[in-house]
Amino acid sequence: MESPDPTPAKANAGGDPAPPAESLLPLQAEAIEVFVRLARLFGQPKSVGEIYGLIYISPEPMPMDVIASRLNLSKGSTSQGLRLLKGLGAVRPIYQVGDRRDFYTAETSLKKLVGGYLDDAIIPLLNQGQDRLAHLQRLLEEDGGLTAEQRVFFDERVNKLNKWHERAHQLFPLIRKFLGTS
Amino acid sequence: MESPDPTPAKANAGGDPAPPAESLLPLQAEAIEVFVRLARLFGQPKSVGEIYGLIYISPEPMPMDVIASRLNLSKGSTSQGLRLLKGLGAVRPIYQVGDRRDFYTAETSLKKLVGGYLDDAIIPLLNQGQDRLAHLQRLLEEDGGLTAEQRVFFDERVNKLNKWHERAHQLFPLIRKFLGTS
DNA sequence: GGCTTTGTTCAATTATTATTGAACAAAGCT
DNA sequence: AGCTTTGTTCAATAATAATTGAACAAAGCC
Repeated sequence: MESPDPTPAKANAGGDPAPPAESLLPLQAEAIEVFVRLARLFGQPKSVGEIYGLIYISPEPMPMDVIASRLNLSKGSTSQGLRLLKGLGAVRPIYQVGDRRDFYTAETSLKKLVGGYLDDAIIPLLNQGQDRLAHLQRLLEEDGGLTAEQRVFFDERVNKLNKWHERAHQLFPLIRKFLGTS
Repeated sequence: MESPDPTPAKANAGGDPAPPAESLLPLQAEAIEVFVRLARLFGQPKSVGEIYGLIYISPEPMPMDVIASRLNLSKGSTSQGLRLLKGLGAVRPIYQVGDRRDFYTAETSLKKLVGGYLDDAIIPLLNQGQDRLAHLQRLLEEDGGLTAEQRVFFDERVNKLNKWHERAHQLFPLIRKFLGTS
């Protein structure tokens, strides 16, 4: 509560264990919260949401060490989080003259964000699913120990699974198209 | 630490710790795998995927105790999993004459499955998000300590968040409509 | 070359989430 | 009524996932 921030000089001289934030506006803290929830919704760790959120709601590009210290994250987490975000295309490294560090800005086009997520996280799962369904089909064809009745039932169910899969495949381009209008 | 299992009685005389299945066909085991993956994709525990998968790929409706023993799940997990699935409308209790237990069948219409998930899991999150965004907006309006430049930036970002939210709201009916054709 | 800054990797630790199992409630049966 | 079957709840435990931090690599600078 007190001791608002003694550091005039450089950083955090005392041994206080959790300097809650270096300098986040309440507005920024709240925005980061929003992204943490979003990250969880998409099955990503909290830290990834925090990192993207901070970059999104910061006027200037930031380097890794600043991100880590603003969010009280370790270098390790921050590095991994940034890698993931770069992979998704959610964050872009920016060259800053006179500074050896990589600075990052947020990609804010919904199309690109969702597109990256679909490409990198969902499509691979779908393809994996396709392989599994093929395997299932093979099992069904090979298994000689089924009664006719059983065979009819399993056939129907496996077929339905294939239909679902196909539907999902059709759905994604549609989502892209819809969000592309953003 | 050992003392594997004193029960000499009937099944499972050796100390093998995981009698893998009571009587699942390989085909069924494989199908259940598929659903476990699906469950994880949708942020649900493995056991939920197993339960739905077993019901989906079983010709006959099953009561809770049979589900638990086929999957080697505890009564507790099975009960909770079934509750969740009932809540989503993914599974339907069926009255079986001469049996006091509730039997369950799988709802296999993609429309209903996804619809239930959207209604019960996603829409509430979206609404929560809406509240948060409103709060964010309020913070932005209240905060007097911002430079004009800062205000412009934050305004733009918060606005964009609102646009995303709106897009999401528009997207869901579209998904429903698309899957409704199943 | 040696020193410093920047960033990555990964085994160990910590936090989070799922599962179990025992206690309990409800309802059928005799 | 008591006894049994069916199902739920929830605190304790186990399993899984995220985070840390220290060791390392790469590259700039002097």
